[in-house]
Parts: sequence; structure tokens; C-alpha cells
Amino acid sequence: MDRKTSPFRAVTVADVARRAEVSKATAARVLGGYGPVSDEVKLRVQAAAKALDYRPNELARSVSTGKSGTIGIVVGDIENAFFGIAVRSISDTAHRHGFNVILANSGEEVEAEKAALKVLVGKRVDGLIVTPADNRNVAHLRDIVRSRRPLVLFDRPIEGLAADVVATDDRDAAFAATMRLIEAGHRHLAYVTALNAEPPVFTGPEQLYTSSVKARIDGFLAACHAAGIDAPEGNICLAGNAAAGQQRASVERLLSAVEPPTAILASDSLVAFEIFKAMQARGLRIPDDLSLVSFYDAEWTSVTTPPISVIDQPVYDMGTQAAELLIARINGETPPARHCVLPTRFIERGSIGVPRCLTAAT
Amino acid sequence: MDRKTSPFRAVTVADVARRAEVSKATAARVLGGYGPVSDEVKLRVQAAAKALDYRPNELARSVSTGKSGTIGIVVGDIENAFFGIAVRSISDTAHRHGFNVILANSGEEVEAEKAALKVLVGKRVDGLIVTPADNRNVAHLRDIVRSRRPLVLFDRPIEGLAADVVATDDRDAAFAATMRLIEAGHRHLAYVTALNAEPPVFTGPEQLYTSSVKARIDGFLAACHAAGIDAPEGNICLAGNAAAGQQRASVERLLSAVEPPTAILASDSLVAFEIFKAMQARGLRIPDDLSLVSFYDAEWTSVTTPPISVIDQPVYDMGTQAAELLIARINGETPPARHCVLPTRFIERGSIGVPRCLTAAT
DNA sequence: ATGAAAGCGCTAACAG
DNA sequence: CTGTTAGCGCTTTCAT
Repeated sequence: MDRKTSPFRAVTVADVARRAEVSKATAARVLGGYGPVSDEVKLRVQAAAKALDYRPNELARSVSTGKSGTIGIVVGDIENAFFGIAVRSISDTAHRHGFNVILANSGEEVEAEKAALKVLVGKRVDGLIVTPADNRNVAHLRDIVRSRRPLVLFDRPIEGLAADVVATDDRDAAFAATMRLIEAGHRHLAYVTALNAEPPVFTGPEQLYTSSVKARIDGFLAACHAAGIDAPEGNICLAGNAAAGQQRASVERLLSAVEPPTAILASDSLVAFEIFKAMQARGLRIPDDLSLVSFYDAEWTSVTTPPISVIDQPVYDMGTQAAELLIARINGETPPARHCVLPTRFIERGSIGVPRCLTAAT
Repeated sequence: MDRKTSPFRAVTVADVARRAEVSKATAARVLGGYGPVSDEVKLRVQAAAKALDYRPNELARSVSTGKSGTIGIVVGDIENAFFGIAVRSISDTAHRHGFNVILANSGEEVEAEKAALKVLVGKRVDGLIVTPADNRNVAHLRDIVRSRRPLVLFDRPIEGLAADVVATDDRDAAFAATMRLIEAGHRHLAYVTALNAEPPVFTGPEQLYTSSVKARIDGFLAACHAAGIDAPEGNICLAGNAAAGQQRASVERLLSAVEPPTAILASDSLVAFEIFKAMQARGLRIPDDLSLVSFYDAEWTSVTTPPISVIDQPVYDMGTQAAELLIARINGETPPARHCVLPTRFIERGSIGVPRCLTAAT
């Protein structure tokens, strides 16, 4: 460590104290704004600090106080607009309360998520907001809870984990959207999600390692069953996202089946985008050839011809809510784990039509 | 500080050392992975660490080493997909090199930018990547450079600032795109940007406080002048983004002018989106009524009817590049300030047509 | 109100 | 190889 002799070593409380001709403790008090100091001395110290261009070292401060004033966020994919807005919202709220934000991207991989958590805990974040990548693998989240560090699960609840949750009414939303399609006359519906499975076919709910998706598929199936549609499970498409082009391929396969679906419910706007592109590529028209509904009101869904009907999720509010729950806990509140379910809103646009078989019959 | 007595105080090197029956220094050496330790002792310490679930305190580590292993990013607006991808790319590269990332959002406001910088410096980030919100107000960036903290300017160069820059060939790209429109027969072109001005009319380049936009407008005007179009300056629309709905209003005004433009070059995909929506709302058709070209290959531009021609910016590469320049400097390299200009790519889709006046004449 | 001195958890000289 | 002893920059007793 040659910072002491380096020409650019940072100026410290000691330097300021010396220049202001007071003790280190006194300088620290005014600089940190915590102790009682006479106005006269305070001014002298502040002047010295300004003259020296003093910049407090928050790390050192954190080491002694044990609080970092920082919250950690782990999202699945920052490129996804859904998470982009969530991060924006969380940051806004955090700053409003005097907290900063460290962001980590899991890329929807548990191992990366674990690593990210390790780093964030290493940096002693005061609390965490996480979108768990895999609800079958949550030991690391349990550790967080056990260590008493405030944790909020974002968008994806995890059963049996005593952490606050902010999510949406996924099951109901999927149920209602599916019903809407069924009422339009569809009997051959598909659900498409980016989840991975090997082999890529739906065999049961235990495969659905993202709780929000699980809830949605649950709602989808419930609606299908209620309508007496048989074997809707066969049309749940786990399109994957592990390899490049994998999703595209899965979607292609779905569209070129002998008896392709007449309506699709897409689990997120990215997979819906793939579907839209694939349809466009093979000249399929919405809603004449295929009806499409997607989760999340992504920008692009409103400018296509026709625009796409969506299940609008209040992401910004979710972020705000999550940040507020977290900060309340950081500030000492210790209520039992809360589970906030925010309502979605169905936005009907022009992507739902009557299935071709019915129009032909008319 | 009651952590010592708290039932959940974190376990420290000292605790591990005690349990492993070695000195604090030895434990620290194996835990920090820096000194020479015998294999036998190493194993004992590691076992103790695991048993105690030891988590290193990176803050304390940083305080003693003077390095935080963290780089700070300040972007204009994380909600903007352009920045979303940039952040993703920077994070990826940073992690690959063992660095973490702290993100701050300036909301394109200098004051917020200054505050963010203060926080990041307070947290002793090893380096910074910033998209300066206002090139007329860069004293705080000068301070960074003066303090010898590595800094990379992203997307927006600042003249006379000795910092690395990663940007695109904005002027050339705008020039070429404008030429393309002129060749299609347009003589009445408009340039629309989100910059703010009071009053909201273009009076000269000194108004253009974002260097990338300035370069683009420079290219736009050069092309217009080269084609002998007179007073193109009158069609530079500073649509603003300070208040909600302001942009929309500006665009409305532009489209409802007595002699509206027949072609528009949009400075970013958000403003282009506003234009598209406004056109749609008043029943204007692309490209029959109006040709449109936008900077940035945003997702939505490829799924409209017709799709929008764009100037594709290699954002992901820009992020990687920026992170690499920064990390090289953090690792001790000290070359003179570098200026990387990455090439854009014009993607012609279907949004450029022949102006109505010409088709009528034919 | 102020100062001296002892931490915070870790790293880093320096002996041995 | 290992232990002792100082730091890092800040906060926080505890006297005065």
C-alpha cells in the first residue's frame, strides 16, 4: 500500500482535521453529521473539507457502521424490458429513501444467481430483491433468510420461504385470458413459455421451475378443463432459451404441426415476439389464421397490425412496492412475511379472432 | 454498534482463526488467498470457515486494499432498450474480468448525474462508464479525470476531456441516411430529437447539449446543404422529454404544420415511437404520406407494417469495448485517451418512399 | 462541545 | 511457513 506516499492519495478525515486544527473525532462528527459540534467549529471543518476537496469513503463508513446504504437486485435478464422497468422503479424508490442499488444479472441461471448473491452479501448490501431463476434450487435464498438479511422475491413466489413477495395474479390472469380465447370459439389452444425442459415436452407441473409460469399454466389448464377441452397439456410448449435459436425452432415446430393451434397464449413478450416473427415469416395472419395473446404490455405489441392483446402487468408498481417492503424491513420493521399480489389488466386489441373452422362453417 | 453482542453478528476472520487454532493473519491468508500457507493449515482453516459459514466482508477488504473490484455505470435512462443492452454488455464483460457493477440512472439530468458520481466515488469504484447528460456541464467529469480515476465516456464524446470514448459514427450515419431520403426525392426533411430547448426551436448547434445528437444533426444538415435544400434548420425539432406528453405535443405540432415534412429522421427509437403513434393516430401512412428512418434498431421497428428503416448501432459491442478499455486502465495501462468509433449499419426496410408530390406529378 | 483512544474486518509489513 | 503488529478511514465510546 503506497497510497500514503502516492501523489494522489485521497484526502481523509485526518487531513481535514489537521487543516481545521481540530481533533479527528470532531472533524469526523461534522463530516459524518452525527455528533454535537459548535457552529464555529463546524464551519471551520466544512471550509477545510471544501478546500481539500474531501470525499467521504463510504466503504470505511460501512465497515464501522455495518450498514452500506445499498440494496442488491438480482434479475433474470436486464435486456428484457420487463426487468428494465422493474430496475428503474426499484432504483427510483431506493434513491428516494436514500439507498443505492447494485445490479446483478443471473441470465436465468441458478449458478449465476448464487454467485451474484455471494458478491452482494460480500458487499454487505442492506437487503435484496431477487427474481429466483429456479424454484427447485433455493438453498442459497434460504441462507439469506436465515442470516436475517431482508429479502423480497420479485414476480416469483417460492413456497415455504419466509420472505416478502411481490407478484401478480398470474393464475387468474391466465385463466381469464384463456377463457376469452375459448369464448371466441377456440378449442385448440397452446401455451408457449421460455422454460427449458429435456426433452422439450410438458410432462407435469413439477417441470415448471419458475413459479409465475407455473401459476399461469395452472390457470391456462384450469380454463381448458373447465371448457371440456381434452388433453390441453399436449399443447404446452416449453420453448427453451438455453441455446440461441432454440426458441425459434420450438415455435416453428409448433406452427408446422399437423394440427396447429388456432390460438396461442404467450408467457412473456419475448417469446411472443418470436411467435409473431415466425408467423410473419410463414405468412400466417393474425387473427385470421391464429389468435395471439401475450403476457406483458411490451412496446412492440401496440404497433403491429393488428396490435396484440396483452395481459398488462404493473411492473413499475411492482418495483416500487418491492423496494418499499424491503426498505421498511431494513429500517427495522419485522412483520411476518407479506405476499403482495398486484392485479393485472387485460388489454384487448385486435389479435383475437374466431377460429377459421368456425368461420368456414358459417 | 451492538453487532458484537447481537445474536447474528457476522462471522469474521478472527472467528475462523480461533476455531482453526491459527493466528488471525494465517486465517486471513487462506481466506483471502494471498499468502503462503501449508496445505495442512489451509485445509483446517477452510474447514473452519465452512463450518462457521464464513462470508468475507468485501467492504473491509476494499478499505485496506484501496480497490473495490467494482465499476460504476451512469446511464441516461435504464428503461431505454439502448441502455438496457449496454448495461447488459458492460456487466457481462465486467464479470468476465472479475469486476462487479453498480448502476445509476441520471434520467438525463446533470444534477442527478453529479449526485450519482458522488455516490460512486464514495463507494470507491475502480472506474466509471458514463453517458454524459449535458456536454455544457462537465466540471464533475473533469474532477473525475483529475483524480485519476479511470473514466470512459459512452456514446457521447466530450471535447477537451482526456477520457476514453466509445461512440458510433453518428455524423456519417446521419449524413448517409439523410442522403438516402434525398435520393428518394425528398426535399422537405425533418430531424426530431428528444433534446430540450426553451423555446423549443432550433437556433444553433450550441443548443445541442448531447454530443452524439449534435453530430447527427451536423450530418443531417450537411446532407441537406449538399443537396441544395434551403433552410433545413427550420425543420429540426427539439421535441423535449422534460415533461410528460411534451414529446407527443411537439410531434403533433410538426405533423400538423401547414407544410409538414415528407420525411423524418428520428434521433432515437423512443422519439420514433412517438412519431409512429402520432402518425397512426391521425391516419398517416408510411411510406406514402411520410417516410421515416430512426436511429437504433429497436425491437418494434421490425414488426410494424411496413417495418421501419433504421441506423443500427452496435450497442452490445460498444458496451464490451467500453468495459474493456476501462478495465485495461484499471489494471494499470496508461495510454493517452482513446477514441473508439464503431460503425453503424443502415438497415433498409419499408419505410422510405417517394414523396407524394412527385408520385402525383408522374 | 471536544479530544483521546479503541474499535469495525480486513490486509500487509516484518520478524522469526 | 507462521505469528505479531500496524495500518486502511471511519465511527463510537468515554473522559474531560
